[in-house]
Amino acid sequence: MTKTFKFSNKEIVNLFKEVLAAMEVKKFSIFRIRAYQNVIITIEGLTVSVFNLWENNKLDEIPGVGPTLKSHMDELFTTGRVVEFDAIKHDLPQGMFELLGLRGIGAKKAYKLAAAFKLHSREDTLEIIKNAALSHKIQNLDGFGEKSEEQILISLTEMKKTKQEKPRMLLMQAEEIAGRITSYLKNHPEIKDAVVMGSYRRRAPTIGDLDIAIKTTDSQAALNYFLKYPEIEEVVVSGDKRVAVTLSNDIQVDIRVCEDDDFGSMMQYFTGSKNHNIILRTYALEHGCSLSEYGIKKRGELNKFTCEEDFYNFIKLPYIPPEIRHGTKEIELAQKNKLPNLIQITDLKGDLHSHTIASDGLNSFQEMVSEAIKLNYDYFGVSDHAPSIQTKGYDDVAKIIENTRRMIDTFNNSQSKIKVLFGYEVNILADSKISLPDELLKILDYAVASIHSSFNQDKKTLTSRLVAAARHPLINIIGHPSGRLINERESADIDWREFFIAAADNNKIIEINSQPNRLDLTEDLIPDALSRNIRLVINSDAHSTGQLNYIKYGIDAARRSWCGKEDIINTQNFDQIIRILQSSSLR
DNA sequence: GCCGTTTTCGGCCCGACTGTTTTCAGTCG
Repeated sequence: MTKTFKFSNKEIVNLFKEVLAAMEVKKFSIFRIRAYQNVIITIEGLTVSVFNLWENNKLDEIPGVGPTLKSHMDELFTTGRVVEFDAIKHDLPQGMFELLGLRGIGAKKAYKLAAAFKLHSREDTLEIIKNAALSHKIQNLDGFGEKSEEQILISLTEMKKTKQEKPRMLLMQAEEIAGRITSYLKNHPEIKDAVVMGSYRRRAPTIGDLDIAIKTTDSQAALNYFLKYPEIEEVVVSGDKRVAVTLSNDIQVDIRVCEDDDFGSMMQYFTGSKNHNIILRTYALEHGCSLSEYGIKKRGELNKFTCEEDFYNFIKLPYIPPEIRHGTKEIELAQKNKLPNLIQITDLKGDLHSHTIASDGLNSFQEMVSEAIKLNYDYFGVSDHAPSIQTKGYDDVAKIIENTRRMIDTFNNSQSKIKVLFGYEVNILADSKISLPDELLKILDYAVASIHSSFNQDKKTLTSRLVAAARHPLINIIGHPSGRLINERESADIDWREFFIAAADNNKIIEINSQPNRLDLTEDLIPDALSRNIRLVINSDAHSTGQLNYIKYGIDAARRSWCGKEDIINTQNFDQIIRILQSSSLR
C-alpha cells in the first residue's frame, strides 16, 4: 500500500483559497479564478470528505472538478503538495496569506498590506499589522483610510477569539433562535411576513448563520425595527435592502427586505444553495432569462413572482423542494421531470426506536405510548437498552424480559388504538458479540443493534463489528451506524461498502436516527445504501415524550438524500411492517 | 479551469454594501 497524505475538507479549502488569492493578485483569467471559487464553494458545502471520494476514485462526482483540478488533488493526496500551487504562491510576500481570514480583507488588500510592510514570512505578520494599525501607518496606504485601519484592528482582535473554529449550530438550536427573531419581527405592523431561508430552509443538519426574508410595505421601518432587536451585539452591514448583525450568542443574522410581489423571487434567491443558484442562473441564461432576487428578466422585461412555484415554472422547471437544492443534479433531473416524490412526515405510520424509564428514558411506557397515539401512529416500537447480564445476572434479566413481554401482550389485547412492538436496543460489543444471548433475543418482536463503546478501534475491527451485527440471525435493525455526535464525535472509521454489502445480503434494515445531533445513517451515505436495495427506517430514538417529534429531523435528512416514501419501511402499515421485520431475521 | 438538449469552442450568476473615491474597486453572500 502506497503512502497517502490525508487532508480535511477544511484544509483543502484553505489551500485553494490561498492559491485563489495569489491568482487574483497576479490577475489570472477571471474565469480560471471563478473555477477555483466555484470548487471552493462546492467543497465547503460537501458532507462527504474529499479525501474519501478520492480514495474511492469518485472525484469526478464533485461538480466543478475537471481534469486539471483532479490531477492537482491526486498530487496533493499522494505527495502532500501541489508543485504548481507552490509556484503560483512562491514569489508573493507570504504574510498576505495570513491576512486572508480578516473581515473585509480579500486578496488585493492582503497583498497591498504584505507588500507595504515587507511581510516575507508568515510569522509575526499579524503582530506587525496590528502595530502598524496602532501607529496609524495603514490609513495612508493607497486604497486604505481611517475606517479600514480601525476595521483591521477590530478583526485582528476578533480573529484570536474565533480562531478555534466556531461550531455550526444544530438545526434544532437554530429553530429556537430563529423562532424568537421571527416572532419579534412579526409584531411590527408593517411586516407582513418573516421567513427563515438559507440552509435552515434547506433543512441542513447544522446551520452557520440565519438568513431571514421580510415581506414589508415599508423597508426602512422594517429594517430599523430589526436593528432594535435586543439580542443584537454588533451591526456588520446596514443598507437599504440588507442588514447583517451578530447576536450576543455569536450567531450571524442576515436580513433582506422585499415587497409582496417580489417575495417568490426573494425566497428562491435567499434559500440557495449558492451552487444551486449559480447552476439555475446559468441554465436560465441558455433560455434567454436572467434571474435575480427581483425576478426574471426576459427580453429586457422584468417579471415578478409572489411564489416560488411560479418562478421555477416560468423557466420551464417544476418546483424543486429546498431540501434537494444542493447544486448537483437536481436541475438536470427537473428538466427531465424526473425529480423524486420526496417522503413527508405524514407518510410515517410508526416509530421503531424509543426509550422509557425501564432504561434511560424520562417517561413511562404508558406516557410514551399515549404520545405515540396522539401522533396517529398505527404501531410503536418500545426499544429500551437491554438490561445488562453483567450487572443484573442472567436470571434477573430473563425475568425482566418475560415480564415485559407479558405486559406488552396484555396492553395490546386491552386496546385497539395502537400496536406496541417489543424490541430492545442491544449493544454490538467490542468483540463483535451481541450483548443479549439468542434465547432471550427470540422473545422480542425485533432487535436494534448499535455500537455504544470502543469507537477508537481501527477501521477493520469497527467494520467487522457492524458486519457481524448485519449477519446475526436475530438482529433486524442496525442503529445509528456511524456513531457520530455532531460537534462532539466524528463518524467512526468504517468501510461502508463492506458493511452495506453485508446488510444487503442479510436483508437488514438500517436506521436513520433522528436525534438532532446524530442524524445517522448520515445523509451522504443514504443514496449509496438505497442503490444497494437496503431498506431504511426513520426512528426518533426518543428518550422522552417530547422527543418523539424529533422524527421530523430524520425526515429532513431523508428528503435531503432524495428518499421517497417507498424507500422508508415505517411508511408501511402494521401487517407489512411485521412481514418486513420477519424477512430481516430468523426470529 | 469547467462544461455541453444549438456547443468539444466559446461562453462563464447577479446584486448589495463599504470605503475610498469623485465613478468605482473590493469584498461578500
